[in-house]
Amino acid sequence: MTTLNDVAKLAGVSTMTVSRVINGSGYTSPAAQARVNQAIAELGYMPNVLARQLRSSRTKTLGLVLTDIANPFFTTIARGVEDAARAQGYAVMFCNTDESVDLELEYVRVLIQRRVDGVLLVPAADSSTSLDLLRTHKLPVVVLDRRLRFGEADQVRADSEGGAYDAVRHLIDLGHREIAILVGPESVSTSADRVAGYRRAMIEAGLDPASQQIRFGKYTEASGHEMTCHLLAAPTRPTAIFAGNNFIAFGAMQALRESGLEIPDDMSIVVFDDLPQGWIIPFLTVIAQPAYQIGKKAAELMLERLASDEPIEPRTFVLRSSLIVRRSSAPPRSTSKQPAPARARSMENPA
Amino acid sequence: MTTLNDVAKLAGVSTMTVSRVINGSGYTSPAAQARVNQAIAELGYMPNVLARQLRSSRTKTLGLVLTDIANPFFTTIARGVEDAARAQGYAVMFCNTDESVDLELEYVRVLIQRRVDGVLLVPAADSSTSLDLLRTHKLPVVVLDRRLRFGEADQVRADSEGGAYDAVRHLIDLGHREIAILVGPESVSTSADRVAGYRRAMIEAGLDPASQQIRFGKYTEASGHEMTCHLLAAPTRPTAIFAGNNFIAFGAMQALRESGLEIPDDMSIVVFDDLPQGWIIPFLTVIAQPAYQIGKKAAELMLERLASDEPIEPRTFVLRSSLIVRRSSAPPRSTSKQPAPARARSMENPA
DNA sequence: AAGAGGTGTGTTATCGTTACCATAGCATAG
DNA sequence: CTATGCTATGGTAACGATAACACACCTCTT
Repeated sequence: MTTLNDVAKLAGVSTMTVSRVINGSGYTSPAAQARVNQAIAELGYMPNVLARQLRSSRTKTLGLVLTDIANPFFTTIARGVEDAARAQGYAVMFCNTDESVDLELEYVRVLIQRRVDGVLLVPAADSSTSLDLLRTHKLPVVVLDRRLRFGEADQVRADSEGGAYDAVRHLIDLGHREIAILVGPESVSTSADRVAGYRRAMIEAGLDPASQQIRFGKYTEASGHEMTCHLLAAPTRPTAIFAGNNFIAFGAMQALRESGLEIPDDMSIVVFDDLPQGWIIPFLTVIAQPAYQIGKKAAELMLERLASDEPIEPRTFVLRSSLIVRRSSAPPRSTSKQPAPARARSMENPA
Repeated sequence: MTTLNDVAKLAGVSTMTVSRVINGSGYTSPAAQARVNQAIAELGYMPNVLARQLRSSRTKTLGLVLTDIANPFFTTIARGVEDAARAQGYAVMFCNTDESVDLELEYVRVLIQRRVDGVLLVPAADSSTSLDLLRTHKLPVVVLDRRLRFGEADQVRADSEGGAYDAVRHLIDLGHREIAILVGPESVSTSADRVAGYRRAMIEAGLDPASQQIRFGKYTEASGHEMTCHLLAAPTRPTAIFAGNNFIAFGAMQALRESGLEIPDDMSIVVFDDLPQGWIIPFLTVIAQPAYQIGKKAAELMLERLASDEPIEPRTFVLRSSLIVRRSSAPPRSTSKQPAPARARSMENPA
């Protein structure tokens, strides 16, 4: 491996001059620059980032800890993060925790040991020891997607409560009265918030609280399948399902198919989370989250904090989600009520 | 930041002893180990990986350069790579080139500068200057998914030619005679190989070479859409389409829908590449590639090479792909021929 | 003419760790 | 009793880069 020193010798200057030419820092004469660049080209020199980082104690690297990298919602977030980071010369290390607190902690350790400049985190659970660890090592943190009980870090997420409200309200407007909600773990803030939005819409519509059907599970297809099977077996079968994320929706759809139920004729479905275009025949009515924007905003907050000399107060951004009405939601089959017009904010691919 | 030295002072030993305790290298007494571990816990010490890597000139990190991280085929490969790497204590840096040769080169530069121990590469084009660069820097390389003109690196890929042959043969057995193939760029080996398999099947069936309909484009939805539109506008419309990857298939399906054509009644579709289960109502007849295995095998070859003292001759592994018959392929509507029984190797979710 | 300030370059001292060599105690072998 | 080898530890010198300081040479001011 050729080093700065090799280049310096060949160019007949000191290593510092070479360093200055490469980094564009300090003064260098055009003559020196020319000779250095010549030598670099000749030797095919590539700087050793490790040494640079060790000396300067800055890695220009961010850690991004996600709970499920197979979920397009999170890959889209990752893209937003990466684009924003790369625009300022930062690299991103991706870590996938599969919703495991232990794995999360392990990855945070790795990130600290690799001396990343900051960590963007989707916490697997609310009471996070990872956050404590990060704090003791004085690493700046931005929390994505999920709410934090104690607001000691920057936070960026979509409006789960409002989005859920819109979704359920849409179903109510279509004439549904028996609406079930299937979400992830109760300990994850998005679940709680989506249930809160559901409750608000149900109560506001004057529906009997006893008609609320709320099920907590996991944000996985298997869990969605299971919860739906339970729903269908229950005495009062709902006419509409609000799925807490896209995987739950897939599981639900699978269960409905197995039971020979048609969407939306026998059961309406609304989903929190959109999918990238084109993956599926546009079919599902969804609450679309600005995933890319969440990632981008989070990275920008972090970079701003890293660039600033003075300490910055923790900030929280809650981005709007939007209802997109497609073909998986319709008035219930056996309703005599006149469905009110849908209060959709946007329409896409109307059937 | 606490350092080895801080730990050493607190434990009352030399830094080397601390280093040895941490790495389990050399001799250390139980007494020393206890005091060192005590001191580490007390200080919350975390090793500086940067310094370690600089000193040992090994990063225990692999670079993985992919052409499209949004494609589940490649994310599955990535999982295989990561699992195999992590099993041996290696980390993975992911890079996404979007099929751009320039981006690929840029990322390879980054990987070299970060001193990764080896690079796993899906080359964006056949004549790859990135490979030259990697070779001059003496970095071991494994090429994934695509064939290399010059065999100077380890290679792991699925059998594109054989898979394509099986796909087309399946269509022919169903009674199709006018079969079109839509693939990616001609310069990418998978395109060429899939066309070769198509040709072999067509010729073997004794079909007029003039009936071959081959279109090169890109491995994207937009390109699949465009190519299909051209197909439909042509004088001799095919009765079946063989899509070179899943994105091309999505574009094709979109185009068919726009033209009011039903699958498989008006047009059969077979696709190279499977999707993760559950994303779509199992519908598409596909050639499933062992994506996870490709990634795993590639990482294992790399790790083996890194662990070995003696040089290893370049090796090539071609993994079998398998036909999975689902509902998107059926006999052509207006054929009078008796369809031969499908030569499917496996059946899944038969309609 | 003397100081001020910009320009260009070099020297030295680290960043935090491990490679390498040295040393010292003690047991066993011959 | 010396030789050999194992155990346990420490000292020193890098790894390849940059920060900080020093210095020399200009060109302007005043």
